[in-house]
Amino acid sequence: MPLAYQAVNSLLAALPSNDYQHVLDRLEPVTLTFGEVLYQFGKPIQHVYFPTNSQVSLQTLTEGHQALQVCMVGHEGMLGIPLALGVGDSPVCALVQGNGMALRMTSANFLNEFRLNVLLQRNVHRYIHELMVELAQTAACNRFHHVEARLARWLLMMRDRVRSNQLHLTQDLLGHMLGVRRVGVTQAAGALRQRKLISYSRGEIIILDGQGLEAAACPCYRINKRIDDSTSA
Amino acid sequence: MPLAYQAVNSLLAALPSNDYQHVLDRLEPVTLTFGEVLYQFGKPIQHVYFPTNSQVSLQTLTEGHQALQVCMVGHEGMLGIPLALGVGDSPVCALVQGNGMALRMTSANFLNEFRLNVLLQRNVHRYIHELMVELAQTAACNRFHHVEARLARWLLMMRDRVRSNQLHLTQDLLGHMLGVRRVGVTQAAGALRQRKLISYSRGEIIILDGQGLEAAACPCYRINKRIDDSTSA
DNA sequence: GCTACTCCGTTCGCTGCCGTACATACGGCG
DNA sequence: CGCCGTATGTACGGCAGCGAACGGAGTAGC
Repeated sequence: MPLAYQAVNSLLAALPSNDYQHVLDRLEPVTLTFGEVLYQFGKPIQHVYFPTNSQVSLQTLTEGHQALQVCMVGHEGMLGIPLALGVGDSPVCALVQGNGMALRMTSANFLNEFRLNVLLQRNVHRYIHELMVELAQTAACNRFHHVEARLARWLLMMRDRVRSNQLHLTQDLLGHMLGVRRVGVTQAAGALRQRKLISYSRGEIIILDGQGLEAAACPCYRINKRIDDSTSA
Repeated sequence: MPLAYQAVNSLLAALPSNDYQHVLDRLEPVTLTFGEVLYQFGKPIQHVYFPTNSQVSLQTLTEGHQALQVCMVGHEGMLGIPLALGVGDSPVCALVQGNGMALRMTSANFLNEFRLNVLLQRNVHRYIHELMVELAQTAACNRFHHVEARLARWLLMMRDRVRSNQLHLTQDLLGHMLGVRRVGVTQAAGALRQRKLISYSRGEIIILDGQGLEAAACPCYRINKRIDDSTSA
């Protein structure tokens, strides 16, 4: 009985079926709603989350500045990586930005499963590696690429995570994600709209032309996507 | 018989003495010289390196731009992290920037040691965690902080890695590290020199006032240092 | 000594983004 | 309907950093 498309997380789905079932028994499905804070900076991690069709962003705090989004987690990953590295507190803030479902497990159960299940270890390690590559890429991206290209990249990443061309995001929120003013987003988004790549109105963004948007995005998008695809294959 | 100060790597030194010796037997001391490339983007990792008083920087490539340094490895860390995560190719370029010694091991030996030695695993995992935090911090730093503060930060980090107030770095090189023009470095460094925090001439930089330089650096420096100190304690 | 080369300093016009402020459109609710 | 809160559009001065070019100063080699 294949699970519904929306209930699949790549890190778990890659497990053989007996392992999968064993892990699933300890998982609890939860609904994540926009604005929910899963982890706070420096606070203990209570649960690990495996998003299925929700999307969660990780943010760093910077003195005297707004928070900045450093990466995005969806069905391809998990939240609670520090646990897998022997650290109990979250170094970042995890904020739900795409409504949807996730599977969660208590930290204690995860540590047990993780210790015993070599395949789970392998998948998580692989994911940690991808995450590091993505962080490095983002660091460079933040340095070099312009707002419009970065915006396009985040929209595409968001689409991949929530598996939908329709996103609900205000420009204000995008500004916080990208670390720019809302006005900057207005201009960049306006340019993308004028090129018929996206349309939007009052917090509902629709990607009209994925191909075109990829062309408008900075190369970071393709690079990361290539890595993700190659490792999940 | 305690090892000389310059021959210590924190990840290894934290091992109990019998483990330490076992690992040391498989390690080979090597001299790293400025400009040496240890890993290339996308190429297999032949050895892991544990710097003792050398300093190596990791760089990402970005299409149409110069390479950007995303982090710095010294005696507090190691090179070859992907191996510990089940990946054989390096996603970044590793470039020696501070002359000094390191201990190295073949990838095969490392994988064996790593599999068997739980304490080594624990140390390396802890280091991976620190690295991720630092990458995230750097991403934000690149977005928000000005050249002068970032320059001060890198100089301090460099000092901590090579354990010396005297660094040999041209402004041109610093420009590549920070992802700015050499001219930008000239101006920032000039400002720091005018405040008697550093002095320099033809590729030799001397930190005159560490305290003052910390004050001039962006808060990222203190944040990362605090994390490093807390985990190595 | 002279030359060649590397490293550093300075200038100029330009642009992308900032900070701020204000104007407009849309939607829900009484 | 009119009101109000939220989302979006536009405008303006200012600045950090860019790209490019050139001048000077220390170092090495012949």
